[in-house]
Amino acid sequence: MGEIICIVGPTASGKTKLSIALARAMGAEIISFDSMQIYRHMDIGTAKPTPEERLAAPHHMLDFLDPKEAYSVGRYVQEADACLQGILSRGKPVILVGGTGLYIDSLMAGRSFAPTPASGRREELTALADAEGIEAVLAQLRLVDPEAAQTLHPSNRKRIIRAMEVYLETGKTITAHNAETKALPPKYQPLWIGLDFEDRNALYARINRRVEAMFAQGLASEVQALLDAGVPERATSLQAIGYKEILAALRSGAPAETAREEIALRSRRYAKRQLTWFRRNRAVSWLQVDRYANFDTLFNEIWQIRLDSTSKS
RNA sequence: GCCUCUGUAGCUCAGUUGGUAGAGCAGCGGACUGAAAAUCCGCGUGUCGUUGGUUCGACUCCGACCGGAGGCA
Repeated sequence: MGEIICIVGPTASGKTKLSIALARAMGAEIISFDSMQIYRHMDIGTAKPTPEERLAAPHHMLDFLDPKEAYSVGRYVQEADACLQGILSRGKPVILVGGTGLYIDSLMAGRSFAPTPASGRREELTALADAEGIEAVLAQLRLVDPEAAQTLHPSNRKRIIRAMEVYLETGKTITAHNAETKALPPKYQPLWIGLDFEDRNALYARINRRVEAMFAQGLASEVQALLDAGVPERATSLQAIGYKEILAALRSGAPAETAREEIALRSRRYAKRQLTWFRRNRAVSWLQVDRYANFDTLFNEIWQIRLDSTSKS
């Protein structure tokens, strides 16, 4: 099987730069696993690789979806896997890079998601929760999937609705589905490279700087353009960090600039959640970016890890 | 120089008649299986400015000193 490298880590840790350097050195193609960089016309706020950077290697799963459209993990796995197979069959190595843990884990595990018709069930359940409280949905769930009902925290509305939806749609409980997919051997076993910082404040400083740069590059007008194009405020794309905060500012009549602090704050928390997610993956080789004098020494270290791993297998 | 106020968590502050302290924000940790940049859960992290004194016991009372703010000169 061809070589696969996954680059994980929090936002603003330098994943994109690393992916491009590696792709160049290996003659690889790049597949993104980022739930927001999939959207077109959202370049600044999602920190997509620039057109120049994209010249270094073919990029996939990036910049292809209309911001009005919704997306899902299931669709991602399907499309990204086809992409991955395509590259491997051409005999080229693949570099996966991104920040959406659920996407990459599902892809590497090869989780199968039963196709479900768009039935409006979710809307029905949401309406029920609105009208009678989430307890009503939880009570239903308790009858069919007591384990999930027990495990899910009553405040976690979204997950409770989802669990019930899965049962109604597929006739199988989410508990059973999870158990089945967990039992399957992983489909791919890539080399996992994780970027982190010894000093959390160093990461946060980078995040703050990035947010400022985004404003300087015109994040506010990017958001405005989406609104002008008729993207509904409820669209998944507009839930992205940087977009929803500016939206809130504009709605309250404040200038977009006032959202800066809030965006930096939400980005820091996002970075922390990403670290929590990726840290539980024991296969990741972590590198503390701030321990390296410059990018080249970091890159050389990673190159060495790669050589060690390929010689073993 | 004198007078008044003030100093408690990273920040803004609360703290009963003396019994070694608690809120918000920030932060930290965790969960996560077709919305995931979403959603949710958990956790006070402290030389109470310093130093003497009174007291069985001081963040609380008294003195001195240090640092802030204001007032009078």
